[in-house]
Amino acid sequence: MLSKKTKYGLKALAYLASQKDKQPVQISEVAKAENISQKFLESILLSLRKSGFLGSKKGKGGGYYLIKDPKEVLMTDVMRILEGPIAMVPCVSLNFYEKCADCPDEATCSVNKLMLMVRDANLEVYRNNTLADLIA
Amino acid sequence: MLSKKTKYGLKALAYLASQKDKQPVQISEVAKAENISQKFLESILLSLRKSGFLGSKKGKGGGYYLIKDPKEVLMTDVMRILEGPIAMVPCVSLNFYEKCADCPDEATCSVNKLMLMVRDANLEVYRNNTLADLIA
DNA sequence: AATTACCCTATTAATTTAATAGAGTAAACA
DNA sequence: TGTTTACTCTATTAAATTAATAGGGTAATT
Repeated sequence: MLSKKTKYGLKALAYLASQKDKQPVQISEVAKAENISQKFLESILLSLRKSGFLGSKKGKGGGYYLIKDPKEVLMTDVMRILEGPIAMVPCVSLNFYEKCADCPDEATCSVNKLMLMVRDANLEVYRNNTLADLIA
Repeated sequence: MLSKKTKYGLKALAYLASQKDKQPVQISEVAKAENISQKFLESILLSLRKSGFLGSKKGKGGGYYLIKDPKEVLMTDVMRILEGPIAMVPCVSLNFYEKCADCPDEATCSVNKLMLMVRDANLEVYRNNTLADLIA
C-alpha cells in the first residue's frame, strides 16, 4: 500500500510542477488545494527540501518551489525518498540492501527470485517516468 | 514491503510444491524447515486452504498438501489472498476497487496514472509466474 | 479408545503510520 | 527597526496494522 506520506508528497510535487512560474507556493495553499493536513504536509515538504527536490523561501511571499525542471526529476528518486525501498524485501533492494533475518540462503530462497522480478518491473516504470509525466 | 504473512505463505507453498509425492506435510515440519513461527503458520495455511490452494488431512499422517499442479497456480491469485490488493492505491485496484477518500477526481489525479502503470507492471509479473516457477 | 494434528478464538506485543500541538527562527517589507 | 509572514523543528499522541502467542476444541486415523 502506498503510504499517505508518499501520496501527499507526489501530489504536492505535482502541484508545484504545474505552476506556471517558479514562484514559491505557500504550504497552506498546497494543503488546501490537495486536501492534505497542513502540519503533516509541512514535514513531507521539509524532507523533500532536504533531499534536494525543493527549495524554500521564508518570510512574506515565501513558500516552496521546485529546484529542477520536472522533466529531470525521476520517479525512482522521488519514490525512494518518500516511500523508501522500491523492493518489497530488503534482500533484493539496490539502495537499501539487507539480509533477511529469517532466510538462510538467498540463492535458494523461493521468494527472492519472484521479488527480484517485481522490483525490476517497478524500477522500469519509475525510471521511465518523471515528475513532468504526472501532470501531463 | 512484503508482509511476513505473505513471505511465509509463499515459502510454505513452495515447500509443499517441492515435495515429490502428494503426501500431506505436517505444519510443524514446514515451520521448522522454513524458520516460521508454527502458530502463525497455522493461520496462514488455514487461509490458503479456505481459498482453495491447499487441502488438509487430520489425524496421524495428516498435514497439508497442494490441491493443484504448481504450474496451474498463478501468483496473481496467491498474492491477492496472502497480501491483498496488488495495486498500491485502492482507486486502481481491479479486485479491491475503492474510491480514494481524499481524492476529488481520479481522472485528474496525478498519482492515479502512475499507480496504474505500476499495477500493470506488477500484474504482468504475477501473471507470468506460477508456483512452479518459485521452486525452479 | 487413544493419539495425532488440524482448527478456532481471543489476547497481546510490537511496529508503523498519521496526525496534532506548540514553540522557534529566518527573511521580507514597510 | 519592527512587524508580519511562513518555514523549521521537537515532541507527543492516536490510530491502525502486523506479528506473535496461548490455549483449548475437534475431527480423523490407526
